Formats: sequence, C-alpha cells, structure tokens
Amino acid sequence: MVPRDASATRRKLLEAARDEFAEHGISGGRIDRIAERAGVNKERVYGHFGSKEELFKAVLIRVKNEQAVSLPTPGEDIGGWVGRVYDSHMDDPTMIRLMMWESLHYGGDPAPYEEPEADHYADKIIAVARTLGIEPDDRAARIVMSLLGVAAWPIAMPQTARMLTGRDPYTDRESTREHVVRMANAIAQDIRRQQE
Amino acid sequence: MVPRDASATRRKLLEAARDEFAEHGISGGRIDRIAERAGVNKERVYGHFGSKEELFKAVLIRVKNEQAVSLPTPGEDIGGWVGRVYDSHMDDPTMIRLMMWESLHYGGDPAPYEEPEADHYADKIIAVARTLGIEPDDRAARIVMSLLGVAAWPIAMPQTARMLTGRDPYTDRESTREHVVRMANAIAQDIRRQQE
DNA sequence: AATTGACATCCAACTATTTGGTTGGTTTGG
DNA sequence: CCAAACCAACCAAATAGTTGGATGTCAATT
Repeated sequence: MVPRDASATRRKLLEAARDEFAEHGISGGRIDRIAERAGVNKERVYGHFGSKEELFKAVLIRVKNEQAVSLPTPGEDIGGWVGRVYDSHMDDPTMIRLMMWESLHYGGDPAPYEEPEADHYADKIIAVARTLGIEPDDRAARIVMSLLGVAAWPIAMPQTARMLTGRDPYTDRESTREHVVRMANAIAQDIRRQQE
Repeated sequence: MVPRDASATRRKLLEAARDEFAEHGISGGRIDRIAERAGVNKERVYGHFGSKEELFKAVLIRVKNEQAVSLPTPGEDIGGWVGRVYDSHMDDPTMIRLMMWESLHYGGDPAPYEEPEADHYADKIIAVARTLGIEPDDRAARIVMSLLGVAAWPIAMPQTARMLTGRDPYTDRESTREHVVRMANAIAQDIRRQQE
C-alpha cells in the first residue's frame, strides 16, 4: 500500500521547501531547486502537493507546529524568556523569515489554511499571564504578541536597526540582546505595577 | 537638453514601481506591470534605471527619504507619538511592506546603497532622548527602534497577531492601538524611573 | 524666421531564457 | 500482476532585457 517510502520523500521535500522558501519566498523560490535540494524528481512536488502555492502552505503549517514546541516556554523571568526567544531567532532566522513571507503574501487577510482554533501559543499566554498576575485573556495575548515582537524586531528589520544605531545588529549581538531583555522587563514591570 | 520631460516619466515609473514592489516584492514584481501602471513603455525602465534590481534600490532610497519627513515627530507624549506612527502605518502599509521586502531580499547584510551617515532618524532620536531625559546615544537609538517596532509589529505580522488574539488586527484596530500605546508608555515609564 | 543637425526620449516588436506544470513510461513492493 | 511511487523529457506561458527606428526639442546656422 505504501511502496518505496513515499512519506520519506514527502518529508525531504517539505524540508527542502522550507529552506528554499525561507530564503527566497514564494515568488523567488524555485521548484527545480527544491526538488534538487531534496534529491527527488520535480514531478514529485506535484504528486504530493499539487502546486507551488499548496507546497508553501504545507511548509507553513508544518513549521508552525514545530515552532509551537521549539519556542522557549516563559517562566517567572519574562526578560529571560524574551532573551531566549531572541537567541533562538538569531541562531536560526528561518521561522521569522517564513512568517514575513507569509505576511507579505497573504497581506492582512487570513491565510487560506488558518484555523482560529489552532492556538499554538495558548500555553505561552497562560504562563505569561500567571507570571504577571493577570487573566489569560485578550490583553495577555496582546502582551505576548508585543513581547515576541520586541525580541524579533531587530532581526526582522536589520536595515532599520543599522540605520538607527549605526551598528550591525549581527556583530553587535550581545548589546542588542541586553536591550531587548530590558524592553521586555520594562513592559512586564509596568503590568505588575498596574496590578497594585 | 531635457526634451519630452524625462523627469516626469522617471517619477511616474518610481511611483508605479513603489506600488508594484510594495505589493509583490522584487521577485513577484513585474516590469511589464510597472510600465503599464506608469503609462510608459517598458524600455524606459531600462533607459532610466538599468535593471529591475536598480529600480528596486531607487524606489527604496526615494521612499526612505519621503518617510523621513512623513513620519510623525515625537513630542512630550511618547505613547501618543507611537500611536500616531501606528496610525500612519495602518492607513498606508506601503512603507512597512517595502522595508520587509528589503530586509528579506538583502538579509542581514547591508543593502548595497546603504550609507551609514544617512541617518534619517537623528531628529527622532534626539527628541525621544530629550523627552526621556537621557543622552541621544546608542541606547536612545535602540529605544527608538523598539518603539517603532512596537507600533509596526501587529501590522507587519497580522497572522501572528490573529493567531494569538483570535481577532483580526484590522477590524480590531482601536483596541490594538490602545495596546500599542500602553506598551510604548510602559517602556518610556521604565526609562524615566531608572533615571532617578 | 525658417532650416537643419544633433541628441535625447520614447515605443512596438522581438528574443533568449526561465519556470511552473505535464506526460508517458519505468521501477518497486506487496 | 497491480497500484503506487518515481523519473526523464517535454511544453506552453511568462518574463527580464534588447533593438532599431520614430518623434520631439533645443540650439546653432542661415
């Protein structure tokens, strides 16, 4: 029923596509290169996924699921958590790049595969809310969003960072990290203070 | 010496290219469409700019200069300023999209045209530093970067925002705005407190 | 004032190449 | 022997970039 391990081919294609799309986006990504990277014939892309667009979606779904587990979990120390998130993006910007391509491709509209129920971040929201002593509601969700943004922004927009600070955010990694942690702590501090 | 107003053609091309690239990026942007949008022959793109890549750079340079003047100037009220920045991006995401395409295209490396001297944000850094009572140095620059990030993040990453909050950041504009302003004030508050 | 030469602007049509997607046949495991 | 997986070769459409000639503008010349 499953001759010649098709699922392995599928996985190799997904990984190759993940790298290719992270680098070049959906318009710039080349099916030929993906097939070559995967060591598989080009036709297999269409056999498994149907089209370039569908392959792109499949990559995003897979990567988002992976990210749900690979992203550090927040503890008592909000700044420390945001620092770890910063580190993980810095070590491997694949995720951040894919999400930027996704955003640019689908614009403000929901991506066709998005299910609102699939909240990969629910545990993060709960953990942050507990640490901050607030309810895990919309407000907490938005705070998590902004904390993730504070960590990702200098990596997502290195040109802006460079123009503002005059330094390269990659060679200047340590001090950027310290700054990011401080911003996160400032936000956490402010929420805590409002609780009183 | 300048028959048949070439500079007008050039300007029309730049504006058409700005819109096209903001929508589709450099790989997805089509020279034919740009020429058509501008109401000009395709060859004029090459006459004026040489290549697609050069046209993209020309657009970025132009847009960054425009942004330097169109971006609100910070006053006493940091939150209010960040709120206005949020509004301007929300009303017209062209700038934010172009900078995302730029970042993805050139990666961490400096874009070939970047001049470190051209600090379009110097006045913003000075104004923010004054309001916060700190020196207009690296630290102040990084703070401005993060404040701009806080304003732009929900617009740059609507998918993330939606997945986290379960709401559409575009229809949910007002409360997102309030949140962004609060984050900015939290950061400002924290800096001020440290001054004591 | 009219003519003309020089030159820059502009365009329709063309080209070489790339690219997403397809097809027809071959291999492989059950 | 059958169905699914696989592949080499192929195709039509799209696309960045080019070419050769036409058209408009200015300035020098008559």
